[in-house]
Amino acid sequence: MEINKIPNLSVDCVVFGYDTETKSLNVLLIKRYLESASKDKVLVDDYVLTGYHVFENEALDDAASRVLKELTGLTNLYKKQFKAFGNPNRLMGKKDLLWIENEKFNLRTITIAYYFLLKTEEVSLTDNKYQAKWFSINDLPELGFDHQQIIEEAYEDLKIKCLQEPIIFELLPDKFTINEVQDLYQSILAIEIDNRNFRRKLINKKYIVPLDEKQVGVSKKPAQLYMFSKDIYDKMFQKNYLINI
Amino acid sequence: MEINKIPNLSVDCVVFGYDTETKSLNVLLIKRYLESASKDKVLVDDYVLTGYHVFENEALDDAASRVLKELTGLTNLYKKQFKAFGNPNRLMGKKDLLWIENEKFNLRTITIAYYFLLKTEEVSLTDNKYQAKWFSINDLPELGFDHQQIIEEAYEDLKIKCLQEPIIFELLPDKFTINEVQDLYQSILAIEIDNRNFRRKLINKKYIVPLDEKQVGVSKKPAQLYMFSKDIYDKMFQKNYLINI
DNA sequence: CCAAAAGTGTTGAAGTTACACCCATGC
DNA sequence: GCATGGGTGTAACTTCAACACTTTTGG
Repeated sequence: MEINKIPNLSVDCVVFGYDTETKSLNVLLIKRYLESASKDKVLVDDYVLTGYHVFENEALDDAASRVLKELTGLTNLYKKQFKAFGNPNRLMGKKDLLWIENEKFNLRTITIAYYFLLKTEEVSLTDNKYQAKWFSINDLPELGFDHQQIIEEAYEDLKIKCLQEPIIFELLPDKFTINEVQDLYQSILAIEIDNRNFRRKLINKKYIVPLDEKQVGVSKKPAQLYMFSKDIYDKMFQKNYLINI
Repeated sequence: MEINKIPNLSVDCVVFGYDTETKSLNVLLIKRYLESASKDKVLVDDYVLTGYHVFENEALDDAASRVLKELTGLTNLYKKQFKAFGNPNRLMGKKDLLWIENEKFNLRTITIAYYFLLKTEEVSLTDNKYQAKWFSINDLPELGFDHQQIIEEAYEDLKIKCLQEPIIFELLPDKFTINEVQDLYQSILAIEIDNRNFRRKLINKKYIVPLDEKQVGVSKKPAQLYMFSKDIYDKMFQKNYLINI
């Protein structure tokens, strides 16, 4: 790997993780902490997205994947480059300036923002060297740089995208129940969905395949498990040109 | 205006223009021409997107708007930042290298790509200092750098977007006929649409406002003119959460 | 047997697709 | 008066939205 980083170019990763148990759509953030030289004052103590500079000989997508692997150990996740952020004042908050002085990077840095989709429980955070932590999308902590805005725009993109492409299954375990899919849609979109209509709609899709399996270890009636078949989806997919303005 | 350009960061603009007369969706390109020092050989002779480096103290959106104004004189057009292109080898074609040697810019340049929507006839190209020219999206010339790919991705984004947001009207004159809208959709999407169904659908939208005016100067039956009311659209707009996977 | 979540059907409204002919105008 | 493009109606079908109760299971 190339060791020269491009001083004014970074990637930032909005990592969305869904927790099927708590029905919470989460974002993975890392701690930004800085004490004064004399160690008697906390100068910076907040959270930021995981991100890093792009290397001289590295593609943007590869930089994002590298950063994510570094934080979580995971590869081959759903990833989308959704926007570049590069306004001249995006790193100009008071704490940001203190931080940058310490870290020595370019005040005019452009970041290419990605979001990733995974299941919260896929990531082990014990002894994570970045003090990474999950936060509900509805209850984010104080965020450094322009990362609040980046998260908001990622979330907007996710909301639109999950209505049109089957990316929802990236956030669910391989085997899931219909009600889990419904809960997830409700978490992402912050809406209520009629269970009967939703169930019928999903079960009628040929790429939602019922398994010969039911939930185990639940204390009530165990639900039917299903899987998503990308093969079938791809095979039967055809663009629809419904003009919906 | 700040005069220091960021050497490794540019914006590129895919300018889509629709020509109502010829029913052609066009892209505006500028000439890239370079002779050998002895002027006896043409080293580079192709087309590229309009673009330029971002200045040190300039927002990305502003850079795109500046570049577009410089080329066309126009401001306040529909503009969308749709993707960043930054692969290490995106400027590494033979002709690209010759060109860059001459122009002296960074071999590893990241570009933030935008597309703009306007009417072809809004732009006057006489004596254009960049030798700008319109090309049909279906008949593009040889393109420098990775601009073929950038145009393709812009076009894909436009296809999706025009089904969901009323951006189609950015490509049409203020007063248009229903059939002009249909022709435009057909040009963009490369599909056939049933005229009766399309007409009914559009006329039923409250924000498609019939005017007390008909076409003039046509040699056959003049058609009813309509306008798009963004005010009404915004007022009645409400997100629909139709899950369409 | 009881608490909890899973699972089930019908109806009216709205939207989509398919399809062929007459009309108004300028020349 | 005729060539050209503008404009119109209906029926079958599909999809969507609204709505409440029964079933199954583990404990």
